[in-house]
Amino acid sequence: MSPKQVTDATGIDRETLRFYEAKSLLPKAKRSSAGYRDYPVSIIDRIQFIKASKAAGFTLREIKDLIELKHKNSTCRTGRDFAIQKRQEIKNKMKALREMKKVLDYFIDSCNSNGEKGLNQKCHLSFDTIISEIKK
Amino acid sequence: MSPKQVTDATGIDRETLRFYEAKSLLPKAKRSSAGYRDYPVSIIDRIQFIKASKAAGFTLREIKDLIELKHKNSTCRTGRDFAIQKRQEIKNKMKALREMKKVLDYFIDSCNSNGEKGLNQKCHLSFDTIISEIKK
DNA sequence: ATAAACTATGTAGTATACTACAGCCTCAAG
DNA sequence: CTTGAGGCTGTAGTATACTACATAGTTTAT
Repeated sequence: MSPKQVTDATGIDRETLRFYEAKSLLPKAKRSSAGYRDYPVSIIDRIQFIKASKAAGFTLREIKDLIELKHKNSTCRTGRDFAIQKRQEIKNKMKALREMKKVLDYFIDSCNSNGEKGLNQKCHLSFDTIISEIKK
Repeated sequence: MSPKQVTDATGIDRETLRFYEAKSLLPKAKRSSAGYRDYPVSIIDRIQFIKASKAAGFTLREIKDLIELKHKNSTCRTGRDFAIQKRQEIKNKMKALREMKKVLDYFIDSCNSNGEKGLNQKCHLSFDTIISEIKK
C-alpha cells in the first residue's frame, strides 16, 4: 500500500506516518525503486490499534512496548507478566471511564427530568454537587 | 485544607496544584492571612476526577469543559447535548480498551498454555499475528 | 531563637506528540 | 511534455502538560 492509501484508510496524515515509523511504532516500510514507501496491508490494523490506544490514554512509548511484547522480552514469562500489568492498567482506565460516565448520566438525567421547558432554562447543577451526590 | 494536605491526599504535587488553578481546572483557593491557600474538602473529589479523566485520555481542556458543564452553557439543553456528546466519547474509549484487552488476553493465554517450561522459553507470537487472529 | 518544613510568585526549561515547511524527486493523465 | 498529485529527507516550530528553580515570606517544633 502507498502512503496515500494508508492515510486515506486510517485518517492519520503522511507526516504522522513518518513520525510513527521513526519512533518504531510502525515497521520500516519496504521501498519502491523510486524510494517510495510500500506498506503491507497489516499496517492498517496496527495503526488502528495505535489510534485506539492513544484515545485510551496510553503514550506512544507504552504503545510501542505493547507492540513489541515478544521482541523486548527474553522469555515468555517476562512478556506475559508485562502484559498482565498492562491489562490491569486497562481495567483501571475502564473503571475511571465508568466513574466519568456516572457523572454525565446524572447530569443528563437531571436536565431531562425538567421537561422540554426546563431544557430552555438556565441549568442549576454544579459539578461538585453531582460528584458528592454520586458518592452517596 | 492546606496545599500539603491536598497533595498528600491526592498524590499530585504543589506545582501541579498551582498549574491546575491557573488553568481554571480548580477554583481559586481562599487565602489565609499570610496568603496561604486554603482549599475546601471538595477539592479532593475534583482532583480525583481530573486524574481519572486524564488517565482515560482526556485533555485538560476537555476536562475543564466537563467541570464547567453548567457555567459555560446558557441553557440546560446545550449543556445536556454537550454531555451526551462527551458520554459517547467515553463509550468509544471503553470500546477501544476492550479491544486492547482482547489482544493482551490472547497473548497471556497463549503464554500460559505453554505450561511452566514454556514460560521460560522465548516467546513466538507477533503482535500482528495476534491482531489478525482476533479479527477472525 | 533558630532550624526545618511549608508556602508564595514568577519565570524558565523539559518531554511528548505532532505539524509545517523547504527543497527536491517521480509518475500518471491529458 | 508539462502539470499536478503524491513522495522523499531533514529541520524547525507548536501545543500540551507539566517540572524545576530562584527568591522570599511563614509556621512549627525543639
